[in-house]
Amino acid sequence: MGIKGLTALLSENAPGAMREQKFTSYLDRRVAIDASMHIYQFMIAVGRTGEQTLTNEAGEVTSHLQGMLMRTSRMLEAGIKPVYVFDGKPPTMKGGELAKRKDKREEAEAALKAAREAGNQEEVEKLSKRTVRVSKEQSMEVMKLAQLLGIPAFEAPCEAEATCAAMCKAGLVWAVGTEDMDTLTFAAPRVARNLMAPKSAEKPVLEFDYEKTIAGLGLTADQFIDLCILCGCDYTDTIRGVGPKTALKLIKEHGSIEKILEAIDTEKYPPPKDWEFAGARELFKNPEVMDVSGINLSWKAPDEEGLVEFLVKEKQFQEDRVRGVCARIRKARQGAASQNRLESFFGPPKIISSTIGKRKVEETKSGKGSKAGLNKKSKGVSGYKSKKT
DNA sequence: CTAGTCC
DNA sequence: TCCTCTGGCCCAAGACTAG
DNA sequence: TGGGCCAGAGGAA
Repeated sequence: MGIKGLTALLSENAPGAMREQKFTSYLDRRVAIDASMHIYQFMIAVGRTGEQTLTNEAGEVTSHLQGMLMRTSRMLEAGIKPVYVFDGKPPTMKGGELAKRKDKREEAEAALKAAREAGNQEEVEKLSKRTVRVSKEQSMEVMKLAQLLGIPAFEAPCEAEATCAAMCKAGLVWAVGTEDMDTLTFAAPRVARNLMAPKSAEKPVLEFDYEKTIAGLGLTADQFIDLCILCGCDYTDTIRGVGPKTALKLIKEHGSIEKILEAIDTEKYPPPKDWEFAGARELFKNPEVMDVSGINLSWKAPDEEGLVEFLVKEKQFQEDRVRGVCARIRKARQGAASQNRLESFFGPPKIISSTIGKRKVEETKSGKGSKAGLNKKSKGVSGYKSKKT
């Protein structure tokens, strides 16, 4: 997933587009999050020893619920207002990529069986992580959990990241919280990384600003998409021998992939066979997204009895833990209500109607000053330069 | 901080 | 010779809490 | 599965 080498490319060529933010600067901020990505990670990591994961007495996996419950309560306690977006149908162009993944999974499954028979414990654990799949039911369970927690949750028609980006463009959320740089290619105005990093890990939130990104690179919106395709995305292969640096150089020189193909020696730099770069471009430019107009997001108090019914009765969570989480969330909500600085100061976020590809939101008012008083001083962005001199 | 637990 | 891409190898992928 | 790190191959200068 993601765009290969984009972070490093930006840190060298558009450093102004990246900013480190204190975690606390996200107090009271609305953030769109690709829930499917998180579920997958939880299924791999939560409570795993060997092939064992957390389960209820019926043998149903509960790792995703445990993980999501904890992560959500952490965000709410930090004052973040998450919106969960779930993946819908993958775009047909991703078929090639998905087929590759399927092959690898089947390979891993065969190897897992062998390792199991050989009693190779270590190998079994490693391989079982590679065979993890998230079922529709499991996704729906997490969506149910989100709703019980009072969090807005939606199923996207297609890629979750694209709908997250659309929400951000529409002003429904401050940023998209993700590790996936595809989101920037979908032209989300603001992308926040490391939002979920644990408190102890002093990792600051890394913010990417879309307008500053393309301005810093000196590209148009369309050219930025072409750059991302050349670097390597989920939808197509790349030109062998062309990586991020060369891609940027070529785009600046020729302006588009079509022009590049005319100009370069395709013997030395062979493009993929039947290269569908135009299709990929279209997916980034006009992705299938949820209609976000008229959506009114609200964060309600957790439905404690509903949560007990679902998590305790059905999934055998410990009741006092579940009630404890509810109590912490309620407390956090009260704290937020008394502070409530952004909303009272600047009013609710403005809804800016915008179409993908047609963007002209230069004079934003809703962001700008809202950070005032929250970040003492932002240090320079560090740790993302390619070490070299 | 680490090891052990969550279900 | 320098720069850039590639491919191989290795790792780790959650979060809380009691001690 | 992706990302960081390191070896080396090959064009570019």
